[in-house]
Amino acid sequence: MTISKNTFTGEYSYSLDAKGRINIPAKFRQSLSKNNDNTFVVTRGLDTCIWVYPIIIWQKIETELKNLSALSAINRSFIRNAVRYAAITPYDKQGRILLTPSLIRYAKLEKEAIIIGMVNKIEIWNPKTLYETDKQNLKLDPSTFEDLAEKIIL
Amino acid sequence: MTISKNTFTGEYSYSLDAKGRINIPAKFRQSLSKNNDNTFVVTRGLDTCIWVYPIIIWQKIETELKNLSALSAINRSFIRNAVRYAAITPYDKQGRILLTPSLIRYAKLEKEAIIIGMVNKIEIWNPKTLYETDKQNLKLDPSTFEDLAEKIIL
DNA sequence: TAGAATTGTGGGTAGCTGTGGGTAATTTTC
DNA sequence: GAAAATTACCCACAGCTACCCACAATTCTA
Repeated sequence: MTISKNTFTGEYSYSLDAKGRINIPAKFRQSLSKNNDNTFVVTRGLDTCIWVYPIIIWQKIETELKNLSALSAINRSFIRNAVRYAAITPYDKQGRILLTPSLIRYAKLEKEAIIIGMVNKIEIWNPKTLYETDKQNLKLDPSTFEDLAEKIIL
Repeated sequence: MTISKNTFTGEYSYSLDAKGRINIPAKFRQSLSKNNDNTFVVTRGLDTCIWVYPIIIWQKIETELKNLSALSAINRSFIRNAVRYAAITPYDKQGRILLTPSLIRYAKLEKEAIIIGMVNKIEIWNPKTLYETDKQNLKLDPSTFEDLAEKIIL
C-alpha cells in the first residue's frame, strides 16, 4: 500500500444532524492509521471553520506548541486559540464525530456542511462562509500565489 | 523496456460512461511504475480540463504542501485550492478510473473525451473545449514561446 | 492467416455508506 | 434520592459504489 496514511484530499458535502453529529467521509476514515484508535481532535480553525486532526498528528502539534516561546504574544494567542477549544472525539459505528455546541457556533454551521481534505487535517465549513472566504482570498497577493504554484505544482 | 516510467505522450479518443468512468490508455497504464499501485490522482487543470497524475508524483506535491505553515492565510488558501478538487482513484480491472461529478462538470465532459499525454501528467478534455482552447492559444504572443525556448531544448 | 491474448465499453449486484431515530445508561438538578 | 436532562450506544434503511462478469473489437503471435 503506497497510499499515504493520515492524509486527506477532496471536497465533500455532508449534513450535521440535530444532535450535533457529522459524518467523516469513509475515505478519510480509511486513511487513518491504526494507532489513531478511530479518534479525531476537533478545534477552532484559523479561518471560520472547524479543524479536525487525526489524534496522533494532534499530539505532534502539542509538543511543538510546548516548544514555542511563551514570550511572544502571537504564540500565546495561537496556543490559546488552538488548545482551549480542542476536544477529543472518537467516531461512532456509523463513522460520525460529535461537535461541541461552541464549535458549531464558531463555524456558523447549519445543516449543510462542506468537508475539505487539507492534506494533514480536515476542515468543516458552512457552504456560505466558505464561498465568502474564497471570494476574499482572491484579493490576497497574487504574486505569492504564483510563487507557491511554481514551486509546488508540477 | 526503454521508455521511462511515469511519462506519457500521445493523444487518444475515449468515452466517458454513464457512471463517470473513463479508460486510461493501456500504454499509459503500462508506463506507470509499480509503486503507484495502479492508482492515479485526478484534479482540476489550470485549463478547462482534468489533470491526472501518477500517485507517487502527487505525493511529492502533498509533502510540499504539508511543509507550508498553516499560520499564513495565503498558504491556507493555496492548499485548499490545490487539494480540494483532488481525488485518489485506483483503476479497475478494465483499466478505468472514476471521475467525480464535480470534475466532470468543471471540464464540461460529455461522452466523447480526448486524453493527452503531457509528459509527467495526463489531461482529459472535452473535444470542443480543446479545439476552442487551441484556437485561442494561436493568438497568444509568440514571444512567450521564445521565452520558453531559452529554457527548453527541443 | 488463424488462433490467442489484450483492450475498450456496458451492465448487474452484494455490500457499504450516510442519515435518521430509539433506548438504556449516565449525569445533573432540585 | 427521584425526576429531568443529557449522553452514549444501538438499529434501520434507502441509495450508492466497488467489484464482478460479459462481450465485441482490436492487436499480437506463432
